[in-house]
Amino acid sequence: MKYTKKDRQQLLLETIEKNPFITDEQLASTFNVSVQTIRLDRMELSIPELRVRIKSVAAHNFGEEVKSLPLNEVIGEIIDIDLDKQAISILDITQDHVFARNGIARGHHLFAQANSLAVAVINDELALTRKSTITFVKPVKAGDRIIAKAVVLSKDTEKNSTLIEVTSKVENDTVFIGQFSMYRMTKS
Amino acid sequence: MKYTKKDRQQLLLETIEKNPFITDEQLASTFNVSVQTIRLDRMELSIPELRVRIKSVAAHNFGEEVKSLPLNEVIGEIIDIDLDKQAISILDITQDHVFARNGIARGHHLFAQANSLAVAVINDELALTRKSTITFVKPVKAGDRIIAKAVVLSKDTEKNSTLIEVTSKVENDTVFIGQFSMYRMTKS
DNA sequence: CACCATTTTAGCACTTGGTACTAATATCAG
DNA sequence: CTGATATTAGTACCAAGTGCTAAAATGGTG
Repeated sequence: MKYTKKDRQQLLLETIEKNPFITDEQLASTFNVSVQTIRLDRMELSIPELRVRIKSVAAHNFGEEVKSLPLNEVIGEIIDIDLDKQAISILDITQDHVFARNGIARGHHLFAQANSLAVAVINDELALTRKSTITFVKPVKAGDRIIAKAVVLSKDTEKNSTLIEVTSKVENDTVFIGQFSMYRMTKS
Repeated sequence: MKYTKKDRQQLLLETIEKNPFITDEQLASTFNVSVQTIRLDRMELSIPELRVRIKSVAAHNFGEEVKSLPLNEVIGEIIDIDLDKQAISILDITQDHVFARNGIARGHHLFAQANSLAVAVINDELALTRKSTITFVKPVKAGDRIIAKAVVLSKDTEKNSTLIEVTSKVENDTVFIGQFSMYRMTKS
């Protein structure tokens, strides 16, 4: 039982999205069509070939370097950073982040984004959170895109301490506010 | 001025470590040797070819992405619960929870465990965190087992508000203290 | 210096997972 | 039945290799 061209192409998209490591040959056999058909499909959908796909997956991790911290440890995607001054990150809330019951995001995701950003904005080998006061202003739902902005308020070089305020918004509505007192580890 | 075989191979290791996306041809020209020499070097050092290297970087990347998702459930294992009074949970800290740089657990994992527990202890349809003040008392390392205890301090039925204190310990050392002001969603 | 081992280079056939292109065949709709 | 669309087949070619053989170049030792 073969799919229509449209259905197949839709499935193809999803399949490759789910597993970018699949070859045309494997795709051909799972869809019971010839390799050439798969190639045509990929062209129409402008899906690159296996190696390019793999490379782009690999490059994602390698290409963008945030100086203060390896990217994979940061929750949310940092889109702007001015070390020791301010930083902005984006986190898209999906079904995975919310309570099944009411679709409201669990608090620790907002905290994780804000805390990650507070760590990242500090221009140092490594920073640890010492104290924090946070307020969940408004519930966040699945589908929302949280934009968190961290601002360095003050630095106390004596105490190796830095005060940061993170404000997270969804479409200009403030949903979260957190003050973070960070400890700087100024060693090499 | 050519390097000795040993020096070249050492540099080769570092170069590929730094940039796994480099071809043998490029390597050959940077070290002023033939492509074949590079191949021999790679064999002796058992460094895989470009495509395999890229693929492993990508696979690692892809795996991480999956790994970062299990945040949707309760963080930590609840081992004792007395609804509306107190609850205890355990979280084992692994390499995945810590900063690669110094092996110290990222703060949001401690917060997530405490926050999850605060939500769970409330005997209600669902609870949301409203405000929270937290203190990271002592760094937690990979291999540590965090035992978090949540105690309900007070209930204000008028305001649908509950105050909870969570104390997390590693072998009787307090590592984290958090006060959580929770909002109760009475029936929907 | 000569000799032998190590190191380096060269060349060829073959592999994967493709691209680019041409051409033939199926399938379906009006 | 005729066209258009969709599918399959086949060829030449590419990148970045592996595997293998063989010839040079280099280097240290007696």
